[in-house]
Amino acid sequence: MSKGLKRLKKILHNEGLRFTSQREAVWNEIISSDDHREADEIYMAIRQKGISVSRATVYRTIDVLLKNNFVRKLDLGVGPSKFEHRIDSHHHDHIICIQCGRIDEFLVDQIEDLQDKVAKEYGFKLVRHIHQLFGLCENCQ
Amino acid sequence: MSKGLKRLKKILHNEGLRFTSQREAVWNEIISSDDHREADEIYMAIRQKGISVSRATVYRTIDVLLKNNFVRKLDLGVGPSKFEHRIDSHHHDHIICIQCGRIDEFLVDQIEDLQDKVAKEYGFKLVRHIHQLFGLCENCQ
DNA sequence: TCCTTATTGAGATTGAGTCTCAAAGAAGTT
DNA sequence: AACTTCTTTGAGACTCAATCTCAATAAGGA
Repeated sequence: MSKGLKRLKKILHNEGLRFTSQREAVWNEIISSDDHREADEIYMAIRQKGISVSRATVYRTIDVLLKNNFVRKLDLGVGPSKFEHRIDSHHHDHIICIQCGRIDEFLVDQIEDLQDKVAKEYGFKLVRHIHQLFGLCENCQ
Repeated sequence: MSKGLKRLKKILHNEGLRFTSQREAVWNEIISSDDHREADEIYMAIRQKGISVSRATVYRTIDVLLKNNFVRKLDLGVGPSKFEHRIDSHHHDHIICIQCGRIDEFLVDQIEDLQDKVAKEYGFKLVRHIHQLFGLCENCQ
């Protein structure tokens, strides 16, 4: 059993939640890819492997993973949300091609610092942020 | 008739679209406030004034205004989208209180520049961006 | 005024996501 | 292992924002 899975199991236990085969399957599916996938793709991939799970359970499990920072939700403003795991990955934001849907990740420390500065200026205690650049990638221009 | 309304009328004409009382009403309602409002609030406000309009027409008119940059859409990832007019307003991004829903506007030229740099680095031709800071405002901390 | 064609409105539809509730099953206890 | 408690699951109903349908209406050019 992987280190991450152990951690998930411990967290579930601490919160009085149960470690089920469905939750394990969703976990396994999500960490198996670095892509940004929608809930339904994850659901289908699990079914494809012959594991029985419902859409509702996939959504519910993703919620648990979200709350515990195992997963990050990407809302692109059109179509269903996408999800990416956060195992061994540092913070980053996204640059998205509006033509082909390609998603790249970027991180600029200077921008992060400036965000903190803005929050401070407005008296906000920052919790999270969304920073998405939309445009045409090289191939689509 | 305001300068903006004249411009709208001209654009409609150029695109073979018609200047209707409903479109005028939606326009008037949207420019009458600097708030960030959802489509249904705009719809209700127009009805309140005794002007007959349907939800579908409000959405459709907002689409026309969006395409012509009279209006900007704010997708906060939860609940319906919000809209703000762009008359006499320069570009800005938003800092949002996750408790009370307060929305402030900010602009940091340096961040804008860094975004352009990121796009260039990834070979993207930038079209638009979303930059939203979520946190707790002074009152809600 | 007439004519062509875009627009409107009421209500149906879509689609992502959530909820319901009876049945199943996890995990602690004896 | 059997029992008990309480969470989880799944199928499908439901929600809600937003879009679509299509017959009736109206804009605006001729």
